[in-house]
Amino acid sequence: MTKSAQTKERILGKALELTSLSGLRQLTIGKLSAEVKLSKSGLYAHFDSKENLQIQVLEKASELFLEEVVRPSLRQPRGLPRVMGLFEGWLNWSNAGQLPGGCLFVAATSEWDDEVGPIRDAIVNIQVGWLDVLTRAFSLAQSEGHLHVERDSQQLAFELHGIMLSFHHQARLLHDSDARPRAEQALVDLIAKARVGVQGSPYQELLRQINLQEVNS
Amino acid sequence: MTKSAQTKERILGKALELTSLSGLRQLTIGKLSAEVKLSKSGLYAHFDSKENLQIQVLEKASELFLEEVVRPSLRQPRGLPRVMGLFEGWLNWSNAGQLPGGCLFVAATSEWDDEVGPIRDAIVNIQVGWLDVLTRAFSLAQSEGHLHVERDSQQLAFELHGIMLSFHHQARLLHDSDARPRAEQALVDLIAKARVGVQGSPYQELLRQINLQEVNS
DNA sequence: TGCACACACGAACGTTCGTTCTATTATGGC
DNA sequence: GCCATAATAGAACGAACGTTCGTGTGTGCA
Repeated sequence: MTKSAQTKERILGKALELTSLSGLRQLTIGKLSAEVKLSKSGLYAHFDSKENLQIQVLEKASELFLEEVVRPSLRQPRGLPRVMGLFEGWLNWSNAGQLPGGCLFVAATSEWDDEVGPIRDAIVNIQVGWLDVLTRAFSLAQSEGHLHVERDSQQLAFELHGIMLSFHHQARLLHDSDARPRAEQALVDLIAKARVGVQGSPYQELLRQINLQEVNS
Repeated sequence: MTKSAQTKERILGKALELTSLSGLRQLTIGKLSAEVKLSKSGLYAHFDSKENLQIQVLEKASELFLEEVVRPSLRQPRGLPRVMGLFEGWLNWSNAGQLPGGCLFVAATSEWDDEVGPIRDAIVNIQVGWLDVLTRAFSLAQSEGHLHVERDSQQLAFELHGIMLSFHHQARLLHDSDARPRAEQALVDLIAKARVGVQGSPYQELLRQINLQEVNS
């Protein structure tokens, strides 16, 4: 590996750390260069622009995520073991490891959801990919006979993602030590319900059942 | 109402809008003063510091949230109608209304979860209060006989919050038009399961059942 | 030994940030 | 209508931002 690549590696490593703590927008060339003991211009030469640095941070984080969360789950047998491997992997990823400030993508999502441009595009790609991984894992759990085939695997991915986000929220903002058992319980229930066929009534019927008054004035 | 209070009202209104779009940190006195057609120093005099402005933005947003989401739900009968009123109210709050960039608290949470100080404290208070509102609504649904008493209302609040966060994520970042029906379906299932007693196995047993290999290397 | 090239530095640019003054204009109670 | 006071404007500050440029180093190949 060339000297330049080594330095870049060092820079991006520290950049991931800082981004996790303060967000992709607060990642500043001045502070980052001080952390890695380079001059501003010396660091800048590696990236040619701030936006480029931010994109490469996202790419690096994405690689790390694949390595730390997705790849290990593939060592689990298809079906529920793999689903739970992803679950465990994500919880560890977002609350330990190299990211002292929690999952960097969660923060980046709310930071950039109203922007336009390559950074937002990169974030969207990452999140679409992640939801796809979850959806496929659930689909496999169905074809393996672990879950009922009637369930919508995208719906299950939506709900599991919600559990993860709620965990992230309570663990990182509220420092709630119950966050993990709560997430685990939610997953247990999710799997339990996905083992049986769909039997819930549609939303409109529920609304009618409980005779909800009009909310929108 | 004094002139000063009127102006402050106008400023905070626009500040909410900008914060919703770009986050509390990107809210800048220069841009804000230009939007409300005041000089930087003229606007500044109303708040005495940036931090104070940010805190008052949070307070204003909190008032608005109480008025737009919490208070209307209290007009619903206790129990499931109120739970669903909160659900509907939050979805509208985060995806319409005065906040063009979505729920301001969701963004603020990831922005400030690793900070220390009065702003983080304000965000924590708001989120604790919100989870409390959800928990109480579920508790009432239990005492009204709409949900099984054996369920943990905090756990239900945790899961409902996750549904909302997942919705916010998919609607705002991914512009997924399925976000709302997915959230509705998730709520239907949540309520259906909360109508019957606890019967799921604990997490450790599920792990054993599916014979998960060790994930942490 | 010399030469090219990769890599890093330091200084400076123009902006924007939050903040602090002083000065000017508008408002409201008598 | 006067006058104290409230409200806003304008200029300026030091600091930090991203970016550019010219200059030095060091390394490896001829």
